[in-house]
Amino acid sequence: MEHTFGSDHVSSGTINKHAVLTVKPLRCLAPIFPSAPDPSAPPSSQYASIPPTGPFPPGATPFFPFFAVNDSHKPAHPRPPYPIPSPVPLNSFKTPVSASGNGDIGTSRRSSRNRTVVDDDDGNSQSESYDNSFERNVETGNEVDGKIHVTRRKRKKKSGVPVSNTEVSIDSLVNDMLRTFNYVESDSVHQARNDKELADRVLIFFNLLRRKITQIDDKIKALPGAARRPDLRAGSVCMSYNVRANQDKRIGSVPGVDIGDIFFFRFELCLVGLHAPSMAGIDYLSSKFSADEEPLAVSIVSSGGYEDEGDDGDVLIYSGQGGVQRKDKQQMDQQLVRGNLALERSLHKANEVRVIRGLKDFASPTGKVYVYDGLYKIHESWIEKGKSGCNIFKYKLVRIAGQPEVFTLWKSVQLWKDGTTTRPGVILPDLTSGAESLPVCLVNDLDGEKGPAYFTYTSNLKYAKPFPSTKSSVLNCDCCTSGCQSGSNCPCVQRNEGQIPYTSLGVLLGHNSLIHECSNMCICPINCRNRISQAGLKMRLEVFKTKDRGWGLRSWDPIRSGSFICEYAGVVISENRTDSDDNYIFDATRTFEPLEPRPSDEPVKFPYPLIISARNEGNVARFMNHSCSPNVYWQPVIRENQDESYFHVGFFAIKHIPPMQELTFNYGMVLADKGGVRRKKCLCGSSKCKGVFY
DNA sequence: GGTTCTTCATGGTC
DNA sequence: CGACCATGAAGAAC
Repeated sequence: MEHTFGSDHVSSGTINKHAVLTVKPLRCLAPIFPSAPDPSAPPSSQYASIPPTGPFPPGATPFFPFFAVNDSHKPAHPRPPYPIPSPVPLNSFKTPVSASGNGDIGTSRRSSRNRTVVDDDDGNSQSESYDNSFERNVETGNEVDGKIHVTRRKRKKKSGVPVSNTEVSIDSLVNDMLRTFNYVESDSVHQARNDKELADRVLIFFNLLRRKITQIDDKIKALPGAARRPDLRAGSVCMSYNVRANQDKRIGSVPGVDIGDIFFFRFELCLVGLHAPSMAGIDYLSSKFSADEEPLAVSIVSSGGYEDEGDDGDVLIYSGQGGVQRKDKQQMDQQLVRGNLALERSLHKANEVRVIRGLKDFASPTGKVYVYDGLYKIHESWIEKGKSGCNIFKYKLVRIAGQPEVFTLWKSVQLWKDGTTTRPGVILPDLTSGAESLPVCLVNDLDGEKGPAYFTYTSNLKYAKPFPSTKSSVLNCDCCTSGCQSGSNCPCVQRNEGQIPYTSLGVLLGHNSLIHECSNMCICPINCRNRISQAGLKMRLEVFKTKDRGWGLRSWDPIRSGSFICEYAGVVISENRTDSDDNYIFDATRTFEPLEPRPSDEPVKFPYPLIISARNEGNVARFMNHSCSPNVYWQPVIRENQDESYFHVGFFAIKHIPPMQELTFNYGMVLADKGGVRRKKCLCGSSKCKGVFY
C-alpha cells in the first residue's frame, strides 16, 4: 500500500499550536451528545410501506452486499451456470477425501515438487526454472499432465476416533464455504488479479472459517478441558484445499505481503507463505534445496518465547532454538542444528532474512499481533550462557536500510497513546469534543490546512421522522440480564437465526444480510455481545490530511478483520432531496460490488433506500474516503426497532488493517440513467480502480 | 514412502 | 494476571 508510515511527519516544532487552536471553524465543533430519538413524532411515510416481516421481502437479494455463509440455511440464489459437484460428505476435515473422482470438492491440486526460489551469486532472487504463480502452476498442470504431479493431500488418519457432531457440522460448513467462495476447484482461489488480492483472499477465507468453527465449538459444547483450536483446524482445511499463497519457500520479500502487514495467528503467516512452520520460530531452506547443500534461513518470528532483545527498531538479538526439554522443561545446551545451523549459514551467505515480530495486541489483552517487519541481515553470532546456565546461540540481525518504518512507528503510536509524547501535527486532540468514548485527533503533518469545513459532531443517526409504532415499551428481550447467548431463546438472538452475529471478541462472524442487535429496549447490559455497533469506538482513530484526497480516516490501533469500526452518523434524507454538492453522502441505493467472487459477479443492490447526509452533522465516518479496493465494508444493523427500514450502517474491517493505514470503503456505483450525481475522479491508486466514483 | 521428532501456539483452567 | 497444560500440525530429518 501507499502508506508511508509516518516518514513524512512534520516535526512538532514546526507547528504553531496556538495559531492552530484559534482557527474559528474548529473551535465551533460543538458536539451534539447522543440523544434518544423522539418516539412521539409520527412515522416516516417514506419507509412505511416496507413490510417488517422476515429478514427480507421476497425477491430481494439476501446477499447484499456480499454473500452470506450460514450453515443453518441453504443459499437462496439459483444454481450457478457452471456445474457444481454435489457436496461430498467429508469424513473429517482432518482426512479430506481419500476417494477418487474428478472435480470432487475434496480434490486438491498439489504438485509434488518442492521447488524453491534461491538467491543466485549476485544476491538477486531468481526462480529455479519455475514461476511461483499459481495460475502458471495450474496451466502447467493442465498442459503437461503427468509432469506436475496432481495429488490429494494425505493426512494422518487417526484410527478409531469417532466422528463427533462437531466434526460433522464443520464438514458441512467447509463444504458450504468452499461453494460460496467459488473455491470448488481449489485453483479458483487463485484467479485473483494480483498477489496482494490472492493473499487477502486466503486470509479472509481462513478467518471466516476460523470464526465459524469457533461458533460451532461454542454451540456444541466440546469435552471440558479439551483444547479447541479453531485456528489450527481452519488452517488445516486451507492447507488441504490449497487455499494458500506462495507455497514455495523463497529468500527475500513475498509477493502480496507488504512490510507492516499484520497477522493474528501463526497459521496466517504460514498460509500467505511468509513463514512456513506452524510453531517453530526459524524457517529455512533445507540443505537439499539450497545451492551449497547447506541450510539457509529465510524468516524468523521473534515472539517473546526466548530471551530476545529488540528494543532498537533496526537491530534484533535473536536466540537460537532448542535447548528446552519440552516435557520436563529441563534446560540443556542448544545444538548447532536445524534453524540454528541455518542462521549460521545465512550469516556467512549474507542472505536476507524476513523478520516477523510478535507484539502484544493492546486491543485484546490475551492476544498477540504479528507484524511483518521486513528484511534483515545477520551480522554476528555467538554463544552465551542463558539464565539456566546452558549455552544459547545468539544472532544479531540488522534491518536493511530504506524500508518503510514499522517497529518505530508502533513504538511512536504507543507513546502517543500513553500521552508520553504528542502526536506531531496535531491540530485538535479530540475533534469529537468528548462525544465519543475515545478521543479522535485531527492531524495535518502535510501542509498548512487547519482543518475540514465546519460541521457538528454527532455520534447518532437521525431519522427525518422517528420510529413508527412506539408500543416498543414492550421489551425486545427480557431474558438476558448478563448478556445474550447464542442458541438461547432470546428473541434478539432468534432474529439472527439463533446465533449472535459476533464472536466473543466482538468480531463479526461473517457477512450477514442484516444484523439484529439488542437495544435499550432490552434488559441486557450495554456490553452484551449482541450490541457491538452501539458500544462506541473501540480503537483510537485519527482524521488526517491525505496527499491528494482531502481528509481521511485511519487508526492508531491494529484492526482485526471483521472488527466493528464505527457507524455512519448523520441525517437521513429522502432520495429526491439529495444535493449534488453534498460530498458527505452515504447512499445505500447505489449498486455495490460483491466482496467475494460469486457465481454472478454482478453488482448488487441493497433492497431498502437509505441516504444519509453528514455534511452538517456527522461522525468520523464522514471522513472515510472511497477506494476501489477498500479495507472496510458496511453492513446494515437493526437496533431500536424491528422495522427494517430503520437500520443503521455499521462499518467493519474487511481484512486486518495495520496501524496508520487509511480506512476506505467502496461508495458504490450510480446507475447511468440516474442524473444529478456528480462523478468524481478516483485517486485510490488500486489496480482495480475504476477511475471514477460518486 | 512412511514415521519420528521438533517447534518462540493457543485457549482454557487454576 | 501469570503459570501451567493439553492438544496441535507442518515439515525436516531419518
